[in-house]
Amino acid sequence: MDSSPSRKLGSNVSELTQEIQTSKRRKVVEKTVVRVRIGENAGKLKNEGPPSDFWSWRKYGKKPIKGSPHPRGYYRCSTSKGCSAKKQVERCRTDASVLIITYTSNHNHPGPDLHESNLNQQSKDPETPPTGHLDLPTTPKQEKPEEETEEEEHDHPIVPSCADENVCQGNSFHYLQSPIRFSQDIMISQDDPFADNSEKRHDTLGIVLDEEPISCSRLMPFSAPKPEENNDFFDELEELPHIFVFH
DNA sequence: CGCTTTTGACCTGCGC
DNA sequence: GCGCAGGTCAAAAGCG
Repeated sequence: MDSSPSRKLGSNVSELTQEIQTSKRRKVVEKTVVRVRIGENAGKLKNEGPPSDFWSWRKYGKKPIKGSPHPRGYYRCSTSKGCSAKKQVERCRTDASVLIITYTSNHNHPGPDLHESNLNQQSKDPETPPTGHLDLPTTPKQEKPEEETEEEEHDHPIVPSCADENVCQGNSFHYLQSPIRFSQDIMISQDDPFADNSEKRHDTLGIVLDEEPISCSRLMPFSAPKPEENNDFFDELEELPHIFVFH
């Protein structure tokens, strides 16, 4: 039920994060890889938070990956019954503080209503930075302590990519897979995180993470469409109401 | 009671 | 064709 790759790659926006990944062991699959740095919390936190996005994910499998000390968790979207959206969560084998979330397939349903939650979040978290507009209300389910201690995401919401938004447009509605709070540790990779040169890549990312407070525009691929800029990102946000159909 | 997580088994794809 | 490894299924157990 996944949409065909060709359908998904219709827009330039997706190029940054949407990748047609030729897996060594699997057919060509489209994946959105997101790296999330969980920093020193890695391996310590037990209740840091849900997987990030506002969708509800249900774990349906776990597998040790050859060459990696950390198992990979398989999640399926439970927000909607027929949703085929999936994601794989694992730790970077070279740096346990980095989570690699790979999104596959797409949500075939609109996202949950964030309106109220957002309002609450904002009122509750005055410290939330301007870019925090996308604060994601974690669903009760997500609030559930994910104490995998090893492979779960912990505290940072993930920003997959607007690539899927395109997909959605290709379908019948708009949505953002995870319009979340932007944390300074979010990274979106367009490359195979497990490429042979993963270490090099990580080094590069590390530089960004360590030396830059990472701005949203930097992290969000969809902030790029228009060179004009800074407002772009917010422009995108302004579209959220349409995407989520606030009541 | 309903939903999620856990975990072993099974299935499938790819490389040799 | 075989073996390996990733991905998925499904039953059991746990939790709110």
